[in-house]
This record gives sequence, C-alpha cells and structure tokens, in this order.
Amino acid sequence: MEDQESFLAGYDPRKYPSVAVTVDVVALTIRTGTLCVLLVERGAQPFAGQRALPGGFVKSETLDDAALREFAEETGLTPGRGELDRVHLEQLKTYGNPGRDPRMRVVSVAYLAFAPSLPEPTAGSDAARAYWVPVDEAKDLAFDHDDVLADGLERARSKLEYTPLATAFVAEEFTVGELRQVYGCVWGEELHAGNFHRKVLSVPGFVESTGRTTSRGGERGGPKAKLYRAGDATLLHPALLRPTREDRVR
Amino acid sequence: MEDQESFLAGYDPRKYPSVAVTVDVVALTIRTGTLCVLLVERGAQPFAGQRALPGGFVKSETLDDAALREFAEETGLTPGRGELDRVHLEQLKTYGNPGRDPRMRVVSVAYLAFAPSLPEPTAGSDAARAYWVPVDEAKDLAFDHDDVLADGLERARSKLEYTPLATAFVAEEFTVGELRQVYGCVWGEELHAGNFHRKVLSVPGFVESTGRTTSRGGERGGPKAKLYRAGDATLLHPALLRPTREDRVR
DNA sequence: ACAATAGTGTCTGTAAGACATTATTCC
DNA sequence: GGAATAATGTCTTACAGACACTATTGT
Repeated sequence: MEDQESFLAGYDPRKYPSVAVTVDVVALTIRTGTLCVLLVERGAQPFAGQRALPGGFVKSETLDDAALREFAEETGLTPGRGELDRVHLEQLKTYGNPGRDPRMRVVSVAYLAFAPSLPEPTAGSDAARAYWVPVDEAKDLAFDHDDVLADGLERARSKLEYTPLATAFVAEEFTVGELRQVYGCVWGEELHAGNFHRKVLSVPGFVESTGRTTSRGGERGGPKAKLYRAGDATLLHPALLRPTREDRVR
Repeated sequence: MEDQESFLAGYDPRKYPSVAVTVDVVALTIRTGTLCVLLVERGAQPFAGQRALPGGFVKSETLDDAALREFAEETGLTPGRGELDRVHLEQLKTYGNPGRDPRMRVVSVAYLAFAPSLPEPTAGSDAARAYWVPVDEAKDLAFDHDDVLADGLERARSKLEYTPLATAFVAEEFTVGELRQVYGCVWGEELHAGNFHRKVLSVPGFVESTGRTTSRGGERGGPKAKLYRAGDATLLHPALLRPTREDRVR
C-alpha cells in the first residue's frame, strides 16, 4: 500500500490527475410561511438552463470561509456590516462520486445555511441570477444537487428537534407563534399551538423574555403576543421531537 | 464573481494550484472492555514518529470506497470474505484548513468506522504498522487528527443514543449485558443493569431474540443470559439518552 | 358580533430513573 | 455458602399529546 508520506515525498502536483474541491451551499430561509432554498440558474453546459445550488471553488481560505463567501456573494449581503452575523452555517456532507461532474473529478463540500427572511437578491447586483425557491419546487437540480438538498432538509428537520436552530429563521425578537410557524413549515405539518407554547417555555435556555410585546395583535385578530429572544442553550433538553412517524424508524 | 462553469470552461488542471483529497478513518472497536481507535505510526516527516489516523489518497473510486479500502488495508481484513460485512462505515466531516498539512493544501474527508472486536493487525502483513490504542491514550496525533478523533468520538456517543449502532460493536449474537458494556465504555460511565435491560427490550426492533442462551454463566457467577441479534430498526424510538449532563447543554 | 390568536389548565398514557427482589450460576 | 449477574417488579416523577377554556385583539 502506498501511504501518505511516501506518496507526498515523490509527489508532483503537475503530474497528478487533478481533483477540484468546491463548496456548495444549501441556504434555507422562510418567506411568507414557506421554506425556501437559494438556487442559481446555470448558463453553460453541462446542465445549462437547469437550476443548481450556489457554489464555487475553494480558494486560499478555510472551507467554512469559502461557504460563507459563496453565501454572501449570491445573496448580496456584505460582510462586516453585521448582516451575516445571524446566519447559521454548518458543514453538511461531502460528495465526491466519480462522474458527478462530467468534466472532471470534483469533490464538493456541502454546507447548510439558515437565515432569517431575506430580500430577494436584487437585479443588477452580482447575485442577480440567484433567487429563493420553495423547497417543494426545487427539483431536477444540476449535478447531484437533488441529493444534497434532500440531505440538507433532513439535517435541518432533525436539528430543529434538539437545537435552538429555529431561532436562526426568525428576527432577533420573536413571538412563540412565529417560532411555531418555523417548526411547522420546516417539518411540513401544523403543530398544536397550546402544547407547543408550553413546551418551548419549559425548555431551559431556549428562549428568554424581553418583557415586551408586539405592538398589534395578529392580522386576523388575537391579543398582542409576548416577545422573546434566543436564550443561551446550545442543546434543547428536553428535545422537541417530531410527531412520531413509524415509517421513519425502519 | 467567478462561477463554476466559466471557471471550468477555461480550466487547465496542470496550471491550477493543486489540492489533494484524502480520506482519514476513525476506526473504533472495543477490546477487553476498552474503546480503542486504530492508529498508524508515521515514519517520515512531517510528524515523524507521531501517531496518526490511517488514511490515504482518493483514487478513481467513491469516497466511501476509499474509506473502506483504507480500513481494510490497515486492519488486514480482506474484502469478499464477509469479514468486512459487519463493519459500519459512515462519513464524519471534512477538514480542509490551509496549513493543516505543511506541505500542500490537503482536504481530508474523515470517516467513522465501527467494528466488533478484531485481532491486532499481524506483523508481517501490509498492516503491521497499525494497531489499536485505547482512546484515552490517543493524544498528540499528527496533523489535526486530535480534532478529528474528538469529533468522531462525539459522533459515536451521540449515535448510540438514537440508532442501533451499538450492535456493530458486538458479535452477531450477543447478550443484553454485552450491549450494556458497549454503552458503558463508549459513554464512559456505568449504566444501571436493570433499567438498561428493560429499556433495550422495550424499544421495538432494537434486538430480537434467538431463543438461545449462553452456554455458561458469567466468569464470576450469574445465570446464563439470553442471546439476541440485531433487529430491523434503523432508529431507536424511544431513544436511549445519555444520563443528563447539564454542562452539555450550554 | 365574530373570528382568530395568545396563553393557561387539566387529564391520560408513556417513559425514565431509583431501588428492591428473585433466580441462577461460578468459585 | 457467598458473590456476581440476569431478569423482573414497584414506585415516583417528568413529559407528550389531546383537549378544553379564558382573554384579548382585529375586522
């Protein structure tokens, strides 16, 4: 067997069959009650005209930085102004099957990004070709991006259960009802308002009260709601488990 | 911004600063009641004399296949004879910080392997330089492998909670006591025998009875134990949660 | 007035953890 | 006999889910 050190000792980068490393980003947000993913339109072959996850080559930077850079470029958000501070970014999985890109060997490190509701990337900016698409309509993506998106969604749904991730989808101050909307549209099912309310407040460190309320009630009636901000918990205990699906088990 | 397709259209692999892609394997097993990881001794610089996780370059194969190949090479197990069938392998995380390898940019896809107790790789084989080390003694590894190992251990501990992964550490037929030993030494704390017993049997699909028992009782006394094999569940419901640590939450 | 929503109260079934108990085996 | 272990039983507390109910707002 050829081990790493002996290989590298005699390694000439210019002879070796090249492998390209990219990052792809599954960026999720909630717009008007619908879970959406950021997609770009491909102009060139292969997969011309199809949609794909935003991504690009890794430069002289960490993988995390590359993912954040791609996200910022495509959304038009600018670093350094705090706009990206509330974006949660985590590594998802790496995809490297030979043939996933027909031109060459490409190993892609996929990231998952969670953002509060953002404006549509404005035409005229660098990011004009990117837009938010409801996840239900994001099909037939280029490369193996259907799989990447599916893995990202499953990760997101799972992380809502045992982390305070849902707070990354709402504004800095939010109501319990808004939080319930997040769970509802990420999990794809309505949750019982009363039980959800009691449960959220019973998890230590999930949310903390601001002492204030919304200035108005709901659009279609209802009292003013108390405002909360994210607490200091990094894990929810006890967890908020999804309604049991027996078919998820086997 | 330079997008993927325009980049690739004008891409000449021989000009581009090369990035190497490797796989590293965190292979875990339990030997005489201790959780052990497979390490190799490095002969050459950098990190000569230090220990490292087994790993190597990805060839014309999937990332999963590369990880399985590395695992097989280092343990001396041979594919095709069923020896590898009971090895559970899953992708862990990808490490690509610039500078993690002093010689060049190396992006490493780490894998996690779970195996039942295996013999020490025999001297004389290709794998003579690999050996099992108790995880508590696996420190000061080469590259960023301390971090990789730590991430792998946390993943393993977490996966014991909600998947039947523990059955990958024991023989095809096992007792509830053996399963409890797995949880105990991976989590690093003893579990209450009675409660554990009742709980394991109450999770649908975790274990199924073989109808048989061990031929003898325990070494220091005790009745013969019933033998079980792994059930068909892929997720444990309800989960077997670790004893609550408040300090894990924040 | 009416509909919608926020928030609370109550009840039931399930599960976790602490602990006790019985039975079986090795030494 | 004595120690260790397998397996089961009991009790208490906590939590999930179903549901009812009150209070407050917008239209």
